Amino acid sequence: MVFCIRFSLWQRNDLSFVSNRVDSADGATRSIRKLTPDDGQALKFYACGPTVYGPAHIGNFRSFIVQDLLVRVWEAAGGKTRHVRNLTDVDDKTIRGAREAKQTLSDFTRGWTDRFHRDGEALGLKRPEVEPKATEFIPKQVELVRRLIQSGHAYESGGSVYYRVKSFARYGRLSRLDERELKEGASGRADADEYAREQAADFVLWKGYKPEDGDVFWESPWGKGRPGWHLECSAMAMELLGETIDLHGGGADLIFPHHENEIAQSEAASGKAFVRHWFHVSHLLVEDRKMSKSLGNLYTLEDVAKRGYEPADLRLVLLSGHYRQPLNFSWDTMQAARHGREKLGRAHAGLAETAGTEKPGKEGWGSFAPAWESLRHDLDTPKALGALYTAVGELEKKRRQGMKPSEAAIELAAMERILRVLGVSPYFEKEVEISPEIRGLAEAREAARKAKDWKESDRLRDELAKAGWEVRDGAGGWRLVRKTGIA
RNA sequence: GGCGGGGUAGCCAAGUGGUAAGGCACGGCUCUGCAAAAGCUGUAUUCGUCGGUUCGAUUCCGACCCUCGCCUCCA
Repeated sequence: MVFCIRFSLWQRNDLSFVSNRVDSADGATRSIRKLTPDDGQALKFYACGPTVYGPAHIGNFRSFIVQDLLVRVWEAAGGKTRHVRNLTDVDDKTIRGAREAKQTLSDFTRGWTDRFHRDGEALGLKRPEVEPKATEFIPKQVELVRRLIQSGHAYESGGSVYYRVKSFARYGRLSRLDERELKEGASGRADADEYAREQAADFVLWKGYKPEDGDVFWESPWGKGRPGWHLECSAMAMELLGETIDLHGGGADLIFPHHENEIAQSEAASGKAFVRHWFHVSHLLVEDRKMSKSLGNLYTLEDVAKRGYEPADLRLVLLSGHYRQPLNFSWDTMQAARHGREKLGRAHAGLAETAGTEKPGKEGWGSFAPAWESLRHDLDTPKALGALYTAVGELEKKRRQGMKPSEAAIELAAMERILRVLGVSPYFEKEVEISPEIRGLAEAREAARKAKDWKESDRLRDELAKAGWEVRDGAGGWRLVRKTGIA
């Protein structure tokens, strides 16, 4: 097993002139490669989904949004997709969470699954074709373990079954860790299980039952127990997509051990290459740190709403950096995203006005072609967003100087098309309910203005500002806009 | 310690061997009772540091500094 060390940097292949080509970085070969479906039909894409034991945080959503973008770009390029994203609904955290909530495991995970779906929908995540749950594929997982034992890649010990890392020569290739380092890494975290392992690097495929598991267990040839974390993805991916899948993705922290272990399990069982193309999304940082509960910098969609932002603002922020690069989140960048969306909304409205009833002749990218080109080359969202704003600015200028309705119609359709691929909606003002008190203040201010009592008018505006509302006077009278950024 | 990312204006973030996209924020002007919105406009002699190659480097090479992540909980 020789891994070519010379790939110290990502290699860029030549851009194809085929208009529907989509390129993406491959984590295994560290190169930008054309994305292809092996069977020439649909792209078989397996993504590691959430563990449903609590609300997903904005970092989790970065991964899912980038996965969603990949699907959208692929499909906009004319491709078809078989997108599978699992739900991990049994593991230490879900079992503990259910016990603490005094709920059954399935009730507990169903609640968090619903929440994940609601949040995902708010963020514009398209639902994958299949969302398999680990608990629905227990027999397939048991079967996979049995095959691995038969072929000598796994062994039973003390009611659990472990993967014999030594038996798989390619182990560590994806994450570029060699066996010696793995042993050292394991040394600090001795678990009772570890005494049952032949080698510290071996990982558990099937966990023997422990009293704290309560009523969470399944019968198996090795007694009561439950599957290990890595097993579900191998079993479900191979069952639903076949033994070799085109694309497999997830957060960068899954490279080791999760994806490494998936490869070992799957390839040892099937004898075939498990994944043709790896796709890893770098982490979202908050205040330059990885998010964690202990640092108090872990945000959910609920926190975003509390500050007066919309999920779409977050989506734009999460797309503002390249997916292979760490992205630093801050509320300032959320504000920038909101303003960006307002600008897009105004540009959209302007084009719609100029276009009138005119319809575009045929589908095209118009001025947004550079943005599209950036997207299909390894999902270069920062470049694409730059191109998007540039195009919007130029079109606004052109429109003021006189643009034909037919041209506006074409550009409007193109703009909607690129926004659809990004999954980013412009910000449009909408009617919201306001309390009678607030309305009273606004009306009193208007009365003061009419009477040219500027002092009183300004005082009322300050009062409204304190309550979180911004007054904007326009030709048609006053409007109130919810202020953002308030915790 | 091993492996892998980063260091570009106040913030976010592109980019190229030939002289720094875009967004936010900020300043000026127009407009406005004042604001907001909109328009016009200004804002990095400089791309972590030090060397080297070159007519020319932020972009290539070398060394160094700082920082983040992974090394069996983790998107």
